[in-house]
Amino acid sequence: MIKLLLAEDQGMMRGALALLLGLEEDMEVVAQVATGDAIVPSALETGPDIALLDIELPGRSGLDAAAELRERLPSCAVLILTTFGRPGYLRRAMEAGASGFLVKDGPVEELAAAVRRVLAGERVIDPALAAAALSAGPNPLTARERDVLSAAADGSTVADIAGRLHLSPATVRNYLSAAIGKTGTRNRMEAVGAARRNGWL
Amino acid sequence: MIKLLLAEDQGMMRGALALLLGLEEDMEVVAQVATGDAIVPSALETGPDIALLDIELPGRSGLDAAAELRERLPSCAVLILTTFGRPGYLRRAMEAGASGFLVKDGPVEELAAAVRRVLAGERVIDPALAAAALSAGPNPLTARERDVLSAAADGSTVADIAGRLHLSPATVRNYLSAAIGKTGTRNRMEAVGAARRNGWL
DNA sequence: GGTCGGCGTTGACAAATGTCACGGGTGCGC
DNA sequence: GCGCACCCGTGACATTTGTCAACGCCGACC
Repeated sequence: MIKLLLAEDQGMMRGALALLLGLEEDMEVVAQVATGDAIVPSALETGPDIALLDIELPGRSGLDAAAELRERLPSCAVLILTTFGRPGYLRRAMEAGASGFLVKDGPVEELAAAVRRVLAGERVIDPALAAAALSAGPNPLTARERDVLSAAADGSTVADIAGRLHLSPATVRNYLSAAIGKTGTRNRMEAVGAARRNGWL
Repeated sequence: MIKLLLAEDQGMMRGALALLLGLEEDMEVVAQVATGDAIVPSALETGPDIALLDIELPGRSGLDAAAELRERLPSCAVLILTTFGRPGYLRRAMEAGASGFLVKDGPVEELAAAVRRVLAGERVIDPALAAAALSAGPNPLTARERDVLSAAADGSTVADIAGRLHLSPATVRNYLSAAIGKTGTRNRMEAVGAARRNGWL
């Protein structure tokens, strides 16, 4: 019997997937969580064979949780299940030790099949997405540039960001300028968009 | 037998919902579409009793399609099923003649129940959401302000927008300024965010 | 007819943003 | 030790953005 953990914030999606996977004779959903923080504790308690993780979760990124989970419960495989096939997400997922990366497009039947393939030792990745991730190259932004760009993503002004990050306004503008340059965009708004699209956020 | 049409762009979600609803003894999914354009033609062909529509679809908004559907096939009820409970979305859904408005949080069981309640003549709306929609008031933006703000949403500069909309740059800035004022924000980026959150986009 | 709101435009102004060159500090690898 | 990349800051500069006041042109409504 394959024991599954399911992490997904949209209640309807979570419920539907849990029901469908439960219908497979050899599978059993032993835990369902809606937040990123709940993943590791719940996994340690229920000891699943595989964890299906969404990335964009309240509280903590599924990628973060995946890394910690692989470390503290190596017997549990990780299969990322996400809405967006962002190149940077795939890269980070692989670095975190995930065995598979599935996007929520594509038919439901793929899901159970992917679970079985992962537990058979295979790595499950959409080939087109893998190609995109390789061609896009690694994240060009430094840690600080990411911080500043993230802080700017909601429309905050330079002064806001400077205050929030305890930096000088001039420094903030320099980081933003660098981020704009590296993303090949024309202003912070386009830079935020480009960084998001690539999963660099 | 209740005949259902399902419009949802995420393949996995669509498949899962179709399977679950198909398990109900009195329901039958007669059509599944992934784009907004496909809704009306498919409905006219298959003649469903109720259409479950997502809002944010490729090609055409589910709200647009809902309005046309109500007009051309009045026998078909409309139940909006969306990720985001934006006040403006609810308002527009009601104006388009929808009988219900469900968010994708909350348990799957709600869905079949909502379908039955709608067909029994009830209106299905989350009370908290209804209150939010009423307290938020109607969309304060004029048509042109919406155009300009939408065009600015991707990070375009004033000159870009002016070119795309065949307007003078100064005019564009005036509309943006008005939108910023009406949304109570400080710059176009916050204005875009606020407009999105409220479903005014 | 008059009023009002929306549309499109202009011009001028202050403020925010983006760019550049430069400085000093740290830690890392060769 | 030396170079290198990243961190943080400064000052100056051009450009963009946001604001305000004003004008004419509709169409709707009373």
